[in-house]
Amino acid sequence: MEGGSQLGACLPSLYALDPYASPPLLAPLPNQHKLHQMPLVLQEQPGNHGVMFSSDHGGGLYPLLPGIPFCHSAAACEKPTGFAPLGGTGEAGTSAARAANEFASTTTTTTASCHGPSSWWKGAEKGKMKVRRKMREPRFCFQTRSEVDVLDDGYKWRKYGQKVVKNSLHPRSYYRCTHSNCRVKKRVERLSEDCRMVITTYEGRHTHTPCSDDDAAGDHTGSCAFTSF
DNA sequence: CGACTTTGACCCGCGC
DNA sequence: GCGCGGGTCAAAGTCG
Repeated sequence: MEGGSQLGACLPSLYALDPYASPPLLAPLPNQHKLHQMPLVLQEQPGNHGVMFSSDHGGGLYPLLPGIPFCHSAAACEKPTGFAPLGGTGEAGTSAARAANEFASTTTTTTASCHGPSSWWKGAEKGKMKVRRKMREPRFCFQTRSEVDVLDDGYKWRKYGQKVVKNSLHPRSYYRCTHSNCRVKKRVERLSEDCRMVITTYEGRHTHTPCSDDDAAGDHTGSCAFTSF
């Protein structure tokens, strides 16, 4: 079990780290509704906090907020380098980008298809696997330079699969939130070009707060500092 | 002993 | 229609 143990060490206390809280923080995004049509590129911003997103099509630059990165102090996380709502097409040339592209291909059809807390994949009959595949949760990916594969986002994750992906030197790991009734998944892979770069992709929305993870039966009203936005 | 990880197999979507 | 590749399942193994 890798997640959830270093919360205090890694996270600034003032920021909610629910990755799904992040897209609004990228505002203003004048072309956000068109992100799925625009190739996004990551740009290092010397003196700034790592990375901004930009579009090849004049969509402007979208700075990452300093608080969003997972780790500020832990040596394991040197620098957060990217964030992408997966409606974009991802950076070019990497397996992660391909993954992002792939996600983007489904995201536009799925954000409106969020289902309730009832199981959408496990309860599906075999013959309805198409439904299972089509109905995607909203997804976002983070690109982080980190020594560790699994960034501590305050949630508790259980690994349920690992897969060697084509054109990538590193296997992709699949995690599911261990919280009951929470169907959030994430996948983690390293860039083959730079093994220090970790791409973390979240799928779905947490039905609980990070700190309530230890108290799964507790209330979900967000009584601690890590409330989701 | 329960929770978690590992790993091979299976299924589906998609490109050719 | 076929094959490839990604995503998930589930049994077995590991760990605390």
